[in-house]
Amino acid sequence: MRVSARGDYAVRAALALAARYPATVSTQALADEQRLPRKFLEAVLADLRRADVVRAVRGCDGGYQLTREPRQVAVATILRAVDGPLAEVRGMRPEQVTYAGSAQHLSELWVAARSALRDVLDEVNLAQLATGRLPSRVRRLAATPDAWQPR
Amino acid sequence: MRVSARGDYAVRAALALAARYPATVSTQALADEQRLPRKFLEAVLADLRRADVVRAVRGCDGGYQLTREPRQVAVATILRAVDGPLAEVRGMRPEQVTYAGSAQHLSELWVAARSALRDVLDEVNLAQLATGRLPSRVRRLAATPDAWQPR
DNA sequence: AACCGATCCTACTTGCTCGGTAGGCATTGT
DNA sequence: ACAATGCCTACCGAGCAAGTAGGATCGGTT
Repeated sequence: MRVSARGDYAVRAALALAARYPATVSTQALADEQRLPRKFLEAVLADLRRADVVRAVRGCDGGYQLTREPRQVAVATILRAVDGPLAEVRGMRPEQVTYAGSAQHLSELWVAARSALRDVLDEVNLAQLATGRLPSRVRRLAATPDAWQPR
Repeated sequence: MRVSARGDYAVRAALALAARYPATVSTQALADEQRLPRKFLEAVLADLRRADVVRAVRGCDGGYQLTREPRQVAVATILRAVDGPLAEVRGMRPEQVTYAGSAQHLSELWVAARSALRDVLDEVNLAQLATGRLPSRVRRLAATPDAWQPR
């Protein structure tokens, strides 16, 4: 799983919007709060707008606001909007790659891995993430003995 | 999760080696069986050798062989050898990124997602994958209703 | 000693993506 | 009119991904 700067910034901006929901917040304010490069963040927010995650308000006192309640927005939705599909194999969807011979069952593994990812990222929403009250299954994953150890 | 061509090829080559374990197989034979570009595969196998997943035999009738039994080799080991860590956020390990303000709990989510990935990729080995007898938890993940549907 | 099939090493190419910057136009409340 | 904001296009430098090319080296066979 590779979360790009775009993905990271997008989630952080969305969290900042969730914290002030349903207020409208300017790019500058979001950039300041999360210490993000303003111009780059602009491009990221444009992605979120095209994905209908946020709505833009132009003109003086403009900015962005979530199009729906924080708890209605899954983190996966945000990541997909800016980084594309959660899982890809050689640039293709896991279910689209096919294998021959001894690799026959490989796509089943890719699909399972994607499914595991979805079970985390599609199930956590902005409200939970903002308050830190993650679903118990997710909390358990992060609490396993060496979950915080690199491998 | 982004599996590159390197990662895909590496797992397929390893599976082909597992199928013939403990025989020595040439790059050419591996490339033929899985239809991979030979020269590129050479570079991938070099990675696996440096990670001590395979051993190279030089000279006539040379090739590669697994350094241990197929069931002792996790898929994650192969992916890490050629693609680096399973999960990265902005080029860093999930446990290394820190956040302020409304994004405070974000690293917990990244760690949970990585943990979920590990629970699949670190638990499946070449023997299971070659025979298709995946662990029941993994099989269940791939069998959930819309696991094979794109989102 | 010669040969042949194999790995190994270095270099190169081509195209794409990533992260970010710059400038200016369009919109809107005051 | 003005100022603050979003919107759009273009650009840049660095790095990476996916190969390709050519040859050096090794080692068993003849």
